Amino acid sequence: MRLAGSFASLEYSFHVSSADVVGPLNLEETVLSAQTSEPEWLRLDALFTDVEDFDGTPVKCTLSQMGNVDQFALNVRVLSATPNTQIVDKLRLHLIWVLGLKDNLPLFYQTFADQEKPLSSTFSQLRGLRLMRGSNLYESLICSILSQNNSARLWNRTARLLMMYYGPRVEFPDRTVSFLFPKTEVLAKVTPHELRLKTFMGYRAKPVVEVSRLIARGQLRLDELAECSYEEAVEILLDLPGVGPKVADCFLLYGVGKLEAAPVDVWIHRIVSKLYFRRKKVSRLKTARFLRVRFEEWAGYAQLYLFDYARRTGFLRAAGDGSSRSTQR
DNA sequence: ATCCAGGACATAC
DNA sequence: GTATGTCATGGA
Repeated sequence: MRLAGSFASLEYSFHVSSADVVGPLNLEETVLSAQTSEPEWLRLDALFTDVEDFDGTPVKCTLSQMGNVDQFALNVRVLSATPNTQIVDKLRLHLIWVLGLKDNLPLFYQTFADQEKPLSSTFSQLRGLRLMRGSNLYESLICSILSQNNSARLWNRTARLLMMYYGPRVEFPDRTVSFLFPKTEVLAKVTPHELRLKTFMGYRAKPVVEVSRLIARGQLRLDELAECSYEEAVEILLDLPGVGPKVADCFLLYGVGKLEAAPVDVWIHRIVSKLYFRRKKVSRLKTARFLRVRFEEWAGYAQLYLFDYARRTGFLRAAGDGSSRSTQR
């Protein structure tokens, strides 16, 4: 499909083996869990492709997992828009971070194997499911705002439109074209009205622009936010327009990687109410607090497993919740 | 047509 | 602290 050596300085490949990873990996489950705060990766059969600006170099990464969840090799093919000889080593570390490959999954399973029945019952089926991080803080925050009271499918589409209208256009050596996520400065200048018409983000346009302006003016520094404790970060985030408890947790978990954050959406709210509060609806704030107290540094993972399990098995419907319907992916 | 989606926000109790 | 209505938009 391609001429050997024709993009010699722009094409790389390497692999990550199970020896480089703490515990099992189920790449497909991880990517398809639709759990990031960024647009979902593209899928073609067993190949997953992500395009992003990495360290100033636009790259297209195509991943595939060979072997099984315990003994595997993660094959990575990289197409770089511009030459960058150091990209491989950095990209390896980046992927380890993005896919959560250093998260101690065996410890997670072991810790909750006995005392947490509803949760531990998911371990065999979801073995190797990891918590994906976003690749960019700004993108994660904006997408988290887009996700409020929206379906995953719709906010993903809105994010794609954002990229196509306002993001940098990049062309790869194989002649494919992609669009990266827009720069802060670009979205800081656009009007909410225009944003709404082009990307169908509805009332979320205003906070998207306002947050972009805060960052562009230097009044909000996401990298500093990432250095704060969970509690400090939440306090700052809640002051932002369009950011409530769920969006803040979403950004902190998937964007920043704070594993004690547990975003409580409608699904988690129902699941936790049913499993841990005898089907009684407790408030969302209590639900989030419960998850943090109960699972501590594993709260994000507990939320991930319960969420994926519930959607995958139709758990809520089967148990007669009555307030939910089909779960499409 | 009506309800819902990985909620936030103002307002009222 | 908790309860209710409103906010755009597309899909079921």
